Amino acid sequence: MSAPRTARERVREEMTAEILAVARQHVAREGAAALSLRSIARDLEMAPSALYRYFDGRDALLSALILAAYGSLADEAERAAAVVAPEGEGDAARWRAVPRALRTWALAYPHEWGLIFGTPVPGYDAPEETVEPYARIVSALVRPIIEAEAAGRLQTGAHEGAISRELRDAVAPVSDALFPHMPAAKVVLAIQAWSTIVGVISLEVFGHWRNTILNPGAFFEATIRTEADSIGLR
Amino acid sequence: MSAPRTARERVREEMTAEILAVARQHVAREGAAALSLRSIARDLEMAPSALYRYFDGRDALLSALILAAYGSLADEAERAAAVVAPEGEGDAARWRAVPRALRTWALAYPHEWGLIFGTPVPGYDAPEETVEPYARIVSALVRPIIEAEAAGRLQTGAHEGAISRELRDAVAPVSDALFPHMPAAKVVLAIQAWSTIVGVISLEVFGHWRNTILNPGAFFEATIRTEADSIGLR
DNA sequence: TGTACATCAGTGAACGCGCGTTCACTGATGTAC
DNA sequence: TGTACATCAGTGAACGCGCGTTCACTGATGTAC
Repeated sequence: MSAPRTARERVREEMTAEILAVARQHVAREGAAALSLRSIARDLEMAPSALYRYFDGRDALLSALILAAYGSLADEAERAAAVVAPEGEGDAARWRAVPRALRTWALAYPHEWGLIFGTPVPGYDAPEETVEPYARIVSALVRPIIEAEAAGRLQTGAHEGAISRELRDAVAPVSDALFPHMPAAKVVLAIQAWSTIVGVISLEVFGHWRNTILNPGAFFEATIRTEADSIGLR
Repeated sequence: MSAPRTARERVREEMTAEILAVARQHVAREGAAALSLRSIARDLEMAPSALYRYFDGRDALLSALILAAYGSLADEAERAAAVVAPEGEGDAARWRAVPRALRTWALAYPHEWGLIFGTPVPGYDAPEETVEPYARIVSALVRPIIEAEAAGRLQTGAHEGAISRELRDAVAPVSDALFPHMPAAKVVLAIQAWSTIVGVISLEVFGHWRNTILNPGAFFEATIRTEADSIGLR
């Protein structure tokens, strides 16, 4: 929080950032599984053992990397959600800025996207601290919906009839944490939209659109339009 | 195709299958990145070099594994699509059997799901032969839609107005290969449904529903109902 | 049916490699008085 | 301001490890005549 006092502390912060930056490049080039302390040390022209002054070992570095990815994506999502809507822009248009930011980030940092939404690294549990940034991402996506609802501008969709008690219970944690006072049917639709967004981006980033969708950007735009519509944003 | 003639050939086939089975277990236990010829050989109580009689090396084995995963999932999807609808069952109910089969398979073989839809193994290109099983999967999902359309039972949804030329072009390969004679708007909806299904399953399989969705099965059922509806299946 | 030769599965030793981590050390930076 | 000591970044050698792959070999199975 406060500015670092001594020169030593300042250098330490810079060094830590530099190590993370190099590690990030390595993940981007060869994937998380190939992340190696020795190769990072080589890039930094220092002894491998020196890295232990900054991280407890390989796993700790990987944790820091995953956390940084979550944080970076969350920042991006919040930035997109915080943009003030220009005069006359609808709720839907405002909302779409958030998934669009997620996709842009994913294309810029595909391997980091993989760290978050891809195959979990085996034998390695995501640190508990990912909960907070993950919540920030989802919150950013949800904020425009809540604001539209609060202003009474959220439409009721066609398929939003009764919802089974089972389904209501299934999504209860989301209702409680993010959508108090929102009908359960809306919550379900929002989670479905979230799934669609993650699905579309992952399919694109992980290479499944090859020879299938010639213009992923256009398809993505159409998809988030559909989703905004089904949620009831105008 | 034809039965193996000599004892040698018979044994070779059994041995190949056994190696693949063990390799599959290892992927399931430790992930694809940790796949090691030596550890497989250890499990089979044979020399590591003996594996070279069956596979050209580690990469070839991994390719075979990925291919097998694709094939297994495609078989499952086709089986679900081929089930004859009971008297009076609607198109939607028939269609839902396919995504349900995909999810069941994914939960049974989470690491294989990861091989197909997770982070691509770095520095390794998926073999060209995955195109065929991938097409089989998508075809299975599409067949009920086409049949409903051919029978004139496919509804026209609310949001299916004009579609931009750009979007039509973007999905042209899918239209041509899978959906001749189908309006482009439907094709877009079908690909969106596909994205949603992959997204929901991946989020569940990769552990993102933890503390979020308490009953993933119920949520999945609701999701594929919504999707069937938006495509226009009844 | 019997023999000579070819094919092929599997062995076991060896190679060179890069890895994570430990450890005793040096020398520079920071702190207390 | 100056000195004695503590803290800490970084070094370099060493450890033990498991890995993919090669290679010359043995012995069993299959084939041609």
